[in-house]
Amino acid sequence: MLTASVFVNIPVKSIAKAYTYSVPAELSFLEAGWRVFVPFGGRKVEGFILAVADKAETELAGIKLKPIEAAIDEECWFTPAMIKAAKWLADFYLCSLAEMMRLFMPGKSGLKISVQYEAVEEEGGHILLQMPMYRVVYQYLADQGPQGRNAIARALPEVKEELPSILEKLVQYKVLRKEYAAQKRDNARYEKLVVLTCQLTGQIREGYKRKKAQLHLLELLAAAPEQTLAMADLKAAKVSSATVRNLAEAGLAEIRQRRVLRDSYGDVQADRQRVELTEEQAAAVRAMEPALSAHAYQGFLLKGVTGSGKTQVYIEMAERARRLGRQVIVLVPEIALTGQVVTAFKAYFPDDIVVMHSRLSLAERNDAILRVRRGGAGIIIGARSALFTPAEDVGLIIMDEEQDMSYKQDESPRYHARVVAEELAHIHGGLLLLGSATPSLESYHRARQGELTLLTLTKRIGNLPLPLVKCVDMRQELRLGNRHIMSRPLQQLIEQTIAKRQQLIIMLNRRGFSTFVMCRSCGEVIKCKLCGLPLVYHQGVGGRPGRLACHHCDVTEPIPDTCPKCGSRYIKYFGSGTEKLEQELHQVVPSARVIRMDRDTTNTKFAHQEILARFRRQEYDILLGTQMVAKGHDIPNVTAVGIISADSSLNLPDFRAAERCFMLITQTAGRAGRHTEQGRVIIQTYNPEHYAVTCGIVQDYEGFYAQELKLRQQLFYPPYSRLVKLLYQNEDEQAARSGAAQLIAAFQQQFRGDKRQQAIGPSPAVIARLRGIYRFVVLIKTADLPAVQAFLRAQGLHLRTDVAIDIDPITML
DNA sequence: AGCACGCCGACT
DNA sequence: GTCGGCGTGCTC
Repeated sequence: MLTASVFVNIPVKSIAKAYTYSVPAELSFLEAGWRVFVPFGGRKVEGFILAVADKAETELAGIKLKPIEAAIDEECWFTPAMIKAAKWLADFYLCSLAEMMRLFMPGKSGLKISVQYEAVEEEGGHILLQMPMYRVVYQYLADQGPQGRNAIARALPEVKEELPSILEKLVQYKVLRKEYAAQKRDNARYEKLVVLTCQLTGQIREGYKRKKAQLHLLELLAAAPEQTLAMADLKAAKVSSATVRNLAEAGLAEIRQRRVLRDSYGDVQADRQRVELTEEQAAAVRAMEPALSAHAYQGFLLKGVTGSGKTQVYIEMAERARRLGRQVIVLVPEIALTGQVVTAFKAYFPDDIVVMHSRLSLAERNDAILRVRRGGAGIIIGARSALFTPAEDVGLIIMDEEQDMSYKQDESPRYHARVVAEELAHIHGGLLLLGSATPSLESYHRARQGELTLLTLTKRIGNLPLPLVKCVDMRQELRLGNRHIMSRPLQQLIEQTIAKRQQLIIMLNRRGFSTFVMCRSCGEVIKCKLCGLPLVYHQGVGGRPGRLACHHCDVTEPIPDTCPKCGSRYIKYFGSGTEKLEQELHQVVPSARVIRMDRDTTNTKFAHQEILARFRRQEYDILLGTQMVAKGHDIPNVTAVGIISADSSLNLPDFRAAERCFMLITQTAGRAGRHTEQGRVIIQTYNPEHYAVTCGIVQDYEGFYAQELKLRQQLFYPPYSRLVKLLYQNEDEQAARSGAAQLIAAFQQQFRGDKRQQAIGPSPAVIARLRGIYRFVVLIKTADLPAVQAFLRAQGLHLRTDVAIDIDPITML
């Protein structure tokens, strides 16, 4: 008797365990990794087989085993590597295995399960059916066969209102049966093919002498590769479908269907230019090569200044991995940047690329997966979700811009792509290559500790000069009477650049805007008197004025009219976004043609590319936008860059504030003048003397790193600790707060006196109340993450629905 | 998450 | 007396 251990695909913590089912004889081919359809608590759901065993018993602890209903796919879905990775990750992130496993599927579920109602024949005379409404429904189902509720409602509008209760009652009295129907959600596309099924002999030709059209078709087919032509091509060749049908009926040809795999980025074309590697690039490749063929994990950090040719190193390594027959995953931080990388790779691997990201339709994703499975493509390029493509043997995982915060998923399961990539590389015995001009402090620290092998590219290709970066003190600007968002030097730079018919990028860091209150005269940010963290602006409700709140101490105070430090009246909470800036640009430089790129203007799949393409074609002078304008792309005619408020992130209550600010400045500055002329960059700031700004301006990573690291060590932040954020949610404010407080007490009990195990809080979350639910945060800092994970599991926190666990959170509150 | 089972108020 | 409200608990 075969039994299977099955995890049901329901993302609920309380049923996050394996259930045992019996495997019926006709499904004896099932093994670990198959997706199946199983009965579960009175309904039918999707499940994943984790293991199959041959056991004597048909019951388990007195429960009679239910049989697996059916297999969902024609083949096993999860590879052993995928299951292994999902298990490890579920363990690490304290989430359910099903939650992790569904990341490895194109949709959240492989099935669409719908309920249908079926008439039970022998109950046709039931007493309930004497009522007309009941009889009508029963009769309809008896005539039409099983139907869904919506279909019934559409066909019988007269019973619409009562339908739910009618159906329920009829089911209760067993006059109707509930049927769970499962539709596959693969949206496969097929093309029709015509295949010649005989040898075209002279005898046949003779027989078709009088049927000119069919003979013509026969000749075409005989000449075609594999004697096969697509129906669509025949239509173009003016062969009518009647001709094809006649030939098929005569038995000489056959019409077949073949699944078509859509290639969403198939149209991207690129020219290959053989590039001679620089000595540094070649050295990096040489250092990595042995690990690739050794089939053993090794991690590398490639630190290369902007323009030093990291991409070429990626391509060289990918080529080597492919030559060994191993697959490659290339990760970019945002979907918008896939296009850029795809173009670069297409030049070398025109037909070997598949693009994977969450903006693809379900059908496109299915096709992409199938191309990888069938060996049609070996290089997977995409954002985070590309990691979960079912690949047999991943030899190389490249993570470009590894410091980028968008590699962290901010909804459950809250994984970081770097952690997933590293684990996958371990499982496959592959190579992990993290690339960045400005590595995250965590990765750089690990490299210095020897956990990752550090490779550096210090020279820019063609010895291009770094852009000329100038810093504008906005406090000074105000003193000179300029109350615009844009400083005078920036206005000048815009005018000069446009006059030269060159282009600019202007970046506005919206993050942090409108949340803190600052004096525009002296740069003072209003801070909490108790803990010194910036106070956060909260909008007034119902006509009451807004207030400032500290999220650590839970105190609020009114917004002052004047600056507590210098008494200036120019105190302001920042409310300006890209739209407002766009208006101001129109006033200041009326002739400039401005295009905006931010979350609002880039909703569709190709919106980014479209905007960038139009900007590249010089239909606009200025590209104005948020963070995303700072990333990746390389537009020749851009010679100047302006950063409106480079340091607004410095004022966020977040230990990564300085790191964010530094990365932003170096990245954005890197967009200017990558070709002929030296680029010019203007950075507007209220903190010109902050080390994140001073180091950013001269692109001094080492200097920044040293100072920031010192601070992190003092305050016991990553990379010296790891963080775990617990979010307690409850309708009752006291319950939420005391739940969090209890955990802290238990934590302190457990790790009594250990300075390297700290639990801070409870403090109200950034969104302290969401839809009537109060939210409190506990922040754990630990030098021993496994111990904390074990503690949380022992506390049963991973099973609680009112607590969200975030390992390595990106924000603290 | 759903869905059954179960225990109390409004109506035929 | 039944219908049906949604609180509690389980799902191989």
